[in-house]
Amino acid sequence: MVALTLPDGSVRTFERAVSGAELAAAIGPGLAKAALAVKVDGELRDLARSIGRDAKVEIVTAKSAEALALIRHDAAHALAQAVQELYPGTQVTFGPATEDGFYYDFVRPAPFTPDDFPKIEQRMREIVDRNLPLVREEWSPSDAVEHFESSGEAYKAEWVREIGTRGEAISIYRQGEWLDLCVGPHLPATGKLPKAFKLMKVAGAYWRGDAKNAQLQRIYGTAWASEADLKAYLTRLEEAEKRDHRRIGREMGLFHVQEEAVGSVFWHPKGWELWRTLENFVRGRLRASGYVEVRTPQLVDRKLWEASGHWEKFEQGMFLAAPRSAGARAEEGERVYAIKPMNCPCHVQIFNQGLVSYRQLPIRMAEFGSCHRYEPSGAMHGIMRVRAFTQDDAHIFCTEDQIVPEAVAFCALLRGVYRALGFDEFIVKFADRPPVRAGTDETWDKAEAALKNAAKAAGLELIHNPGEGAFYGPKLEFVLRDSIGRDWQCGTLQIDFVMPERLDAAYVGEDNQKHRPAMLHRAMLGSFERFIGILIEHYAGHFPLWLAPVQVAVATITQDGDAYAGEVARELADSGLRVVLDTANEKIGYKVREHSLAKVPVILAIGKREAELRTVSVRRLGSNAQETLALQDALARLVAEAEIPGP
RNA sequence: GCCGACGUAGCUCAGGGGUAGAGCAACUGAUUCGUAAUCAGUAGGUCACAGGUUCAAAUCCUGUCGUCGGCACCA
Repeated sequence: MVALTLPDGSVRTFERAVSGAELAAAIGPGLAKAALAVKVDGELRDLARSIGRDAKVEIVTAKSAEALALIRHDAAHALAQAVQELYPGTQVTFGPATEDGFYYDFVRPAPFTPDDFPKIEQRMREIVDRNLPLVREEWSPSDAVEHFESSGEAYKAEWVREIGTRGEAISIYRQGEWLDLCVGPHLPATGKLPKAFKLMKVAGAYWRGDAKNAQLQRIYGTAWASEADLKAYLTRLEEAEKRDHRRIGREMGLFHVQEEAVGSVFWHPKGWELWRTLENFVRGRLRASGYVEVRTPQLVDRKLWEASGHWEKFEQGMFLAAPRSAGARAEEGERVYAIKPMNCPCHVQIFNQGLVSYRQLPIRMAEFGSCHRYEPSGAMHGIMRVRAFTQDDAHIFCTEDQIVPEAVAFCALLRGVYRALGFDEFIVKFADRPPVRAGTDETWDKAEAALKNAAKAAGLELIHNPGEGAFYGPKLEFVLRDSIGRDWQCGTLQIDFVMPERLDAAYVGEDNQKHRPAMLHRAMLGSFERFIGILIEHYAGHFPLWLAPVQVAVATITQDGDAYAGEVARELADSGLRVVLDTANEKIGYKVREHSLAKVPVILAIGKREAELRTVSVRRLGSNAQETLALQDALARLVAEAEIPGP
């Protein structure tokens, strides 16, 4: 007897083990037809596998949350089969479902191009029409290796060899003539795969994610339960593209980049206005949180980077500089400067001037530090990943006892800053010790424990990010998402016992002995460039009034209003608002459109009536409602709204 | 750095061996208008850069630079 409990609480009993398909059929013919897989005690399984014990079960249909992953995984298999049918000799490797689609990695001497997509998609549809049953088989590792080697699938054979050593049977899924090594689960037949899929792009990808390995050709696709869902997804992508910071940055005249300064940003007046507003906002929060601000050199002798350990690890990523009269040869013993790639060694130099007493700790030393790193060419992306950037960096020098309260305070500060900037949600990752690192295991144990405790005390939910810590210490990574779903690390909190040791930082303790301080590296925005990019996409350029580079446009309706409009603009500007005056010879409709496209939050229209009554007609971005206010009322309201949000 | 695509007017794009194109923007003039495009005219280009093939190259080939999408990297 097998008793199966359904989601509604009802129990079905069977004389013998039944498959998911039989269970669905027993419940009803409609469900039998719609069934895609079955969930047994939370585990997703093929419909054909038998359930031999009492369990909680749930039939998965296209409406289930789990269905999409199944559909996408099946789409990957259909893609692989289609490609192998169309391009004989192509090897298959891996093809998983992803967040909104799937991909499959192939090995083939000739490149795939997007021109191949229609043909491949057509063949995938044919495979769906064939309605091939997906059959799971278990093979011995040796049979599997033999099969893949004889069919020229070197990568699959390598993989089977590796998992074969674990002594498990090899799970093979067969669809018609075609088969693939795969743990499943899968849909019962290719005919269950909705045709709502589309191939999206080709890209290179390294075998097993390692740049030392061969590069494979990856074909990305997206797949959905219905045509409508697919269409909605494609529309979403189009919408996201309109939020792209590169596009909005140009449209709003915020910044540009050009060939002569790859990886650096030319900030235009409006973009720089935004930057300064953001910087002053952060500065205010730092001051309120007991930070001091410093400024350290751009060019620093390589000796300091050797001492800090950065030279050894990041030499290739540093820009060097030497005066032309002395340098260019950079012979042994000559002074070579690195343009600073980070601020921490310099902050330690400030800490090291004079003797620090434990009574002075913690010292929270902040710098809006301009750094340069030679980022790999392929890593560059708009203003989000650049070679010249400015961090809202700070280092907290403290005793070990102060680590947890300082870390907790930082998390609270960061949460407040993010909230004020419109980010109520963010991801926090906990990155622990990397394989190559400085410091003893004991030190790392201590640092990791401290960081975890702090995050816990701050009530943060952590996602484990194993082996991704900095070489000197573990970190918390605060991650924001861009408009097209890419994650960007912005904030960070890192505990470091290594740098103070290497650079010989010390304070005098209560016991009159010298001690090493702990050092917390922390940033909230990360880099201004990246954060402004994220901010632009987050708001799609429609900034709240306090952040907007241009806050108010004063636009005249006819020339009769020019004098008064000038007065209005001057008065607003005198009150600290960022104003443009538009007395151009155009219709008001044209001006409204122009300033709306420029994403100016407030338009004040000035006509004859306003000039006579000393009022303004207020129009907000995103609304076509108008409100007529006395100039002084409007001014007071706007000034209040434009205030930088305090802690 | 690796794989692929792309680079034509300020922007968005067409043209794919035989005189360099459109819309928007810009400029000039007319128009004085009430909340997302007034009308007319004018000007604007070493077709990324460098070589090569050809009677002839924006167009075909090679290289370089850059951008874009991934991968790898990210102190």
